[in-house]
Parts: sequence; structure tokens; C-alpha cells
Amino acid sequence: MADKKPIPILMERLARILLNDSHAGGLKPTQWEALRYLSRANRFSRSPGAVTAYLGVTKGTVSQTLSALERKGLITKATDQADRRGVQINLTRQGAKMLQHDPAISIETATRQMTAIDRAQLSASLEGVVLRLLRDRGGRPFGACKTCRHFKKSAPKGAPHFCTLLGEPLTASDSQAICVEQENAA
Amino acid sequence: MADKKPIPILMERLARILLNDSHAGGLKPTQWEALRYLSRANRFSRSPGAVTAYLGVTKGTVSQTLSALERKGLITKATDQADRRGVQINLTRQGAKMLQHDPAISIETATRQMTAIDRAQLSASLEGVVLRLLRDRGGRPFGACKTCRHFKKSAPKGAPHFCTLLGEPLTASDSQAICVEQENAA
DNA sequence: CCTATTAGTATCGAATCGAAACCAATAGGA
DNA sequence: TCCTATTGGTTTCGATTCGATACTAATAGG
Repeated sequence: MADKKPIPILMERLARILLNDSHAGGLKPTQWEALRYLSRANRFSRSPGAVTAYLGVTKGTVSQTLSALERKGLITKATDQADRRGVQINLTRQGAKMLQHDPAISIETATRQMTAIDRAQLSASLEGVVLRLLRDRGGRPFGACKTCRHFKKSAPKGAPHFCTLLGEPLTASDSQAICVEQENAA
Repeated sequence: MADKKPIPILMERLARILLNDSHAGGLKPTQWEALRYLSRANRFSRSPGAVTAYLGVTKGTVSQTLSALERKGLITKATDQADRRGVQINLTRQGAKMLQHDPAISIETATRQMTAIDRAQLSASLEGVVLRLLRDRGGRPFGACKTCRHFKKSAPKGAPHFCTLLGEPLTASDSQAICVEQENAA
């Protein structure tokens, strides 16, 4: 039997494969990451600042990356009417379509071979490591809105849910999506 | 209980954390990766070509990266006497010392919290995914020399081991290290 | 109002990357 | 022995990424 391989080395090789793959498909690695994030973020989280927090890079880099995505017609930018310093980002139809050619899909394919048990175990282990690393770095978890301690489930069935932090109603899709502000419910 | 998070997304976030961390400590991400590889490779595998195969980037990028490491005094380059096209790379004392400040050590730290069972499981799952991805891409596994089908264990105790592919004797440290040519024994 | 803070943008220089051109040593015939 | 093909590396190019820093504009808080 082969020796147990060190986890850090396996993770580094995985990261490298992911990085190399991400040069394909007409976008650059960071552009793919930003586009992917924007497709999964709720409306409070589709801003340059949120992308910055998610990626953990500087504002300048994000600003350039988003400009590139806008130039390619994959996203639109509009000044936030509530706070006119802010910028609201939305995916265009082309942007959504582009994600179907996301080179990172191969990771998904590679894990589909595992048993459901193994996948669940792997997901849990990775999540533990990621959350620990994020915590050490003061980063946000970016969990699903509906798992947040500020999430108030709609009382009358059919009514919108509610965010007690932002004081805003939440559509069904907002509450499924990930959020900058998310903090795990106690 | 929180939902099971998608494995690809967790892996991408991990890769991003790793990439961001790797800008610290005086080297750049690719420089760290190359240096790390060179510290773990046996003498047949410390060449620009092997680094190219390991990282999966182009020759040009590797050439530049190695020049930078040489300029910083972390490695030495010498033309291979057997095949004078080739270049033999070795870590300097400074290079070895530099690795003690490898920012990727935090990954190691983060996994130390897990139980030994979970770590073994995680290592096995990751290895499966990495090997599958590498195979799809025509990449080499870079396993330990002694696990290779060309590895011939020393018959008289104390004598050197032997590589039947390259026709060369192997020191103990050579056979522990990783090798470009490694192919898993049947 | 006046200052501090916050959200983004713009600019700079170094590193990274793929692509392509290039060079020198080796290999493999004819 | 030549002659060509291949192989191992380097060089150069242009786009992207990135941290750092300086900057602009809108909001917030006395």
C-alpha cells in the first residue's frame, strides 16, 4: 500500500491544477472566480466590496477584474441608489451562459466518482479546514443567507423572509444565495 | 445543521486562500511552489523540465521563476555533465532555510486539529481526486521513488538501491524523494 | 458645516502566464 | 560522416494579476 500523502501537498497540487485550468475558456483565473461568486451572491452581496472580501485581494485588483468582466459584457454595473458611493453588479444573460463553460466543472466531475458517504465526509473536512483558515485571517464565511442569525423566516406563509441586520425583505432566491453579512446562527 | 457545502466551491476557496497567503514571506506563489518541489525531488528530478511537468505551466514561466530563485541565492544551476543540454538544480543552504518560513505551513496547522482517522480519510479522498485530475490531463503523479515500478530494492543489505529505468544507483534519500519518472508499481 | 470614514477608481511596478521564436546539444538515420 | 528531427532551456512579447499608494466622491457624525 502506498504511504499516506501529506494533506498540504495534495491541496497545493489541487490548487495548482485549478489555477492552470482557469486560464482556459476566454477568462482569467480571477475573472472566473469573480463571475462564479457573483452568480451565487444575493443582491446585498453583488458589489465590488463584497467581491473584495470574498476573494481576499485588494480593492484595486477587484476593480480591474470587474472592469474586464463589464468590458466583455458579462456583468453590468450601476450606482446603488440607496448609497450612491456603492455599485450594484448584475450578471448579464451572457455572463450566466459563460458559466456553463467554467473550466472548474472538471472538479465536480472528478468527485462524482466517489460514494455519497465519502463525498459528505470530504465536504465536512474541507469545510472545517476552510472555516478555520478564514477565521484565522479574519475573513467572512459567506454562508447561505438563510443560515444566518439575522435571517427571520416569513411568519405568514407566502410572505417574504426578512433580514434583521439590513432591515430588508428577502426573496426566496436571496435567502438561498450567499451573503457577505452572513454569520452562522448560534 | 448547516447544509453540505459543494466540494468544488470549498476547494476553490481553499485554493484562493493558499494563493493569497503565498504572496508573503518574500517570494511569489509560483516561486514558493518551485522551491517546495525542489526540496522534495530526487536528483533526477531537479531540472527545469521536471519542474515544468510538476507545475503544469510552460517552460518559459519555469525558466523565469528559476532565474528569480537563483538571483535570490536560494538555488544553484549547473549544466548536467551527462547531457549538456540539461540543467541540474540544487537548493542552497539559504533555500532550505527559506522553506522554514513557507506561508503554506498554516495549512498543515489547520489540519492538525482533525482526528488521525479524519486526516487519513481526507488524504485518501484528496489523493483520489488529484490522481484522477492528473490522469485526465496527462500529468505525472510524482510519487516517491521507492514506490515506482522501476525501483529495485538493494539485494545485499547496505548496498544502494537501483533504478532500472535510468540504470543508476539510488541513495536512501533519492529513493525517499519524489521523482518525475515515478510510475506506481503494478 | 467640517472632519472622518467608506466605496470605488486610477496608477505603478513586479510577477505570472501562454505563445512563439530561438539556440544548442543529442539522437537517429541515410 | 552528414543531415535532419527532437529535446532541454532561454528569451521576448503582451495581457493579467497583484499589493501598495494616492486619489475622488458620497456619507456619517459631531
